[in-house]
This record gives sequence, C-alpha cells and structure tokens, in this order.
Amino acid sequence: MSTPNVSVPHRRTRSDHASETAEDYVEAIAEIIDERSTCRVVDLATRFAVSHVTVSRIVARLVSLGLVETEPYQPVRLTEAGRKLAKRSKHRHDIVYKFLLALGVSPKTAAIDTEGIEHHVSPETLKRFEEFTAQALAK
Amino acid sequence: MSTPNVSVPHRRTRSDHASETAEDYVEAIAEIIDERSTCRVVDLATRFAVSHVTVSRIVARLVSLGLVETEPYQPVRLTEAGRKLAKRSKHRHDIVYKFLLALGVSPKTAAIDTEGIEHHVSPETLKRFEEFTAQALAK
DNA sequence: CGGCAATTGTAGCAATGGCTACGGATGAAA
DNA sequence: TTTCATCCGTAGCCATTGCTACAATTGCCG
Repeated sequence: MSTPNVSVPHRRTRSDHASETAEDYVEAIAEIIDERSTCRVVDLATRFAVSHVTVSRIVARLVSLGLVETEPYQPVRLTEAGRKLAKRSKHRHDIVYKFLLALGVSPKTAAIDTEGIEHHVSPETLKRFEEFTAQALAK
Repeated sequence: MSTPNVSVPHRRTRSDHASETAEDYVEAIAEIIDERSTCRVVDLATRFAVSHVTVSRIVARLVSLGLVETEPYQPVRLTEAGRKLAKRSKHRHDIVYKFLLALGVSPKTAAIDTEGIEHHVSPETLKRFEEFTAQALAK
C-alpha cells in the first residue's frame, strides 16, 4: 500500500534545512535569554554541541536574515522578527512534545523526538496532535 | 571554550542528514525497481525533483557505502545491504503513514508529513505509533 | 595598570547536496 | 548504418554546516 504518488514535494530541500536551523537557533536564543538574561555564542555552542565557529557563522546568517542582531564580542540579541519566529517555533514545539507525552512516550524520548519532528509537521497534522492531546487529558 | 560538549543530543548532525538521504534513496530505488523492474538515475531525479547530477553524486556515495551497485550508463541496482536497508526504511515509513491516517490526517498530508517525520522517530515512539494504529483500527 | 582566562573572530579545510554547461554513451528508428 | 533523442558523466560553481588552529577582544582580579 504505502503512500499515494506525491509527484512533486517529496523531500525537504536545502533551503528547508537552513530554515529549520534558523528556527532551532532563534528558539534556543529566546530560551537562553529567558533563563540567563543574555545569550552568548558559547551558550549556543554548548546547547547544540558544536564548535563556537559553527555557531558564529550560523548567527551571521541569522543576522543577514534579520532575525538576530550582534556586535563584535558581544552577546546575541533577537530582533522583533526573531522573537516572533521564536514564539511560533516554541508554540509548535510544545504541541508536538505534549502530544508525544499524551501518546505515552517517555519524557526523555519525547524531548529528543520532538527536536527531530517539529519542523516536518504540517498545520493539518499539528491540529490533529492538539486534538488528541486535549482528548487524552480530558479522560 | 570551543570543545563540543556532547551531553544533550539536541540536534541531528550532518552525518544524520546524510543517512536520511541514503535511506530515502534506497527506499525509492526499491520501489521503482518494484514498479518498473529497473531504476535509472533519471527516475530518481524525477522522484526527488532534483537534477540528474545531484542524483548521480548521491548514488556514487551509496556505492561507496556498499548499498548500491552501478556500471557506467546502466541502471542502478541495490546490494543485499541496500535491500535490507530499504526494507527497514519502508517498514518504518509505513508505520508512520498508517499512524497519521489513524489520527485523522488526510492521505495527501500524511504522505508528505511522513517523508519528513520518518527519520526522526525513535523505536520507542514508533512502538506507540503502532499501538495507537492497532487500537484505532480495532474500534 | 597588567595579566590572564574566557570569549569571539578569521583563515582555511572537508563533506554534502544544490545547480548549469557541455561532452560522451546507448539504443531505437529511419 | 547513421542519426538522434535520451541518458549519464565530468567540470566547475555555490551554500550550508562541520572542524582545527591561531589571532584578537573583553573583562575581571590581583
């Protein structure tokens, strides 16, 4: 049986992948600022388990996208657009995470899987997730 | 500090992404051979909506991974390892797809979302998916 | 103030996956 | 057999995300 023949949109493109990275980073930046009031490149390097070089280049890309502001050797700040994107990302992240918990997945696994899944869930599927979670909690 | 501190697996790495591509390709090759008895580079280029150059370089990588065999200007064949990987991938793909259908997602959206999600579902979550689908079908 | 640890930037390399442009191979039809 | 459309390979470009090594900046503390 498998899937219908979806002729065109078969796989995420490179630009999709770059957008996912952008969302992950602004979301992390928002969280870190929330917890520690400032966010440094080092914090992100620790969070994502990559070198500070990788982080600072991705941050540079986010600056060019208008999501982040920086000054040399200074902490990273979000623009208004960055904050909005972070908020939307967190919202979707939370829906997916709570859904997996409601399904019976352990918190640890749910946290990891949410990271992978969140960028690939369409609005329609997200709605089903929300409905399921609400129904499960109502029981 | 610049040393990656691998404490929290927060995001898929480059090699993760490359493995996903490998799975997608061997799965597609298996399907196409199933339908048309042979699989050419062009078929994959059409399937993934990329140029034949991109396909042939990815195929070359699959050859070096021992998943695929090729001869110049000839169709693409799977090795035994390739067939096994394709089978595992298809199995997981089907579980995710049926799960989304059981959740109430439309076939079209389910097909698209499955493509994105399948590589990011842990064995534990996959088991929950299966259980949910079985229960939904039993009603 | 001077020094030192931590942080950030820069240079340069590799792997992966996009592309166009062009040339060689294959196979069927004239 | 020759031609021609289709398919595939190669060259060479770019972007993204990894890295190490080294240089520069910052800020705290003696």
